[in-house]
Amino acid sequence: MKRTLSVVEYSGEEEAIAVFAKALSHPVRIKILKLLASQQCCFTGELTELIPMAQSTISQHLKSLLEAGLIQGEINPPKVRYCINQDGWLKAHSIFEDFFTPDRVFGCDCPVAVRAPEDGCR
Amino acid sequence: MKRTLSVVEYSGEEEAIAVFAKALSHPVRIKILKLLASQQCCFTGELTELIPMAQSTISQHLKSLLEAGLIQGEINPPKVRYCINQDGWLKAHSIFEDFFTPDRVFGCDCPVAVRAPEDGCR
DNA sequence: TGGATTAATCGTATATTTGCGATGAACTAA
DNA sequence: TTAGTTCATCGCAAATATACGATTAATCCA
Repeated sequence: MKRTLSVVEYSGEEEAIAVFAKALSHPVRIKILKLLASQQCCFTGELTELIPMAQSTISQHLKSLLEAGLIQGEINPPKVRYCINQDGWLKAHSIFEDFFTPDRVFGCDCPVAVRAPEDGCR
Repeated sequence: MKRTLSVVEYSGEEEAIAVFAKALSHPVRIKILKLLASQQCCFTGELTELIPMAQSTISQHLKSLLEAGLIQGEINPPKVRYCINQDGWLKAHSIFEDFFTPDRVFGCDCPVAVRAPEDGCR
């Protein structure tokens, strides 16, 4: 793809949110996380039984959750048990919480209809 | 792409989180949202001045934020003013909050090292 | 009417994501 | 050693996402 010439700068926070959000941007990954979060403790590849997708596909999704730091895996040959990565989970939670709670409450309530640009807006 | 044969079922919540997350999955969209959220009220295509990207690219990102319901636009010819969509914003906030606060606290703290499968886990 | 301004959309190129089956690696059990 | 189990990785195909410049649409102003 044609990449941006003048490199756009992002803050660490902006990048971090985007990374977590990307990990959460597929419903099957949400499902997996909910399954893991609802387990007594850990979980294994029984996911393949619960989710009608190819084993390789599940594995791929697990990998991306792993890389985002939202889950962790414990090798228990020949099985692997996955569970929520508490640190990553809490970090994601707080970063989203901060994001959705801006410093100032945005006072805008522009109607969808046209309004004069001078009405307190710039 | 070869699509899943046995259709995977997702709950409305799973889908909704994924949709919001996808909208947040690119750092420039986070930047745009932060800019809008920090404005007194609304904002316009001065975004193009603040973000070194082609106008058409910015417009594309605005469109996806619009479709996710996170922002709204007010046509003010020849300008368009965008601002946070409060409803969507609050909905996203609460849905993420719920997601990150599971019913049960997950008791797992599997070490990365190997542990016997019987240690309280299944 | 004829520019000027702003922003959406189109067309295109490339990158990334998603999904599958097949294969490979690691380990256990016989 | 040999088979069996479990899971990751590879290779491929197709869908989406990202980015750009060019064009179009809508509106205002002279």
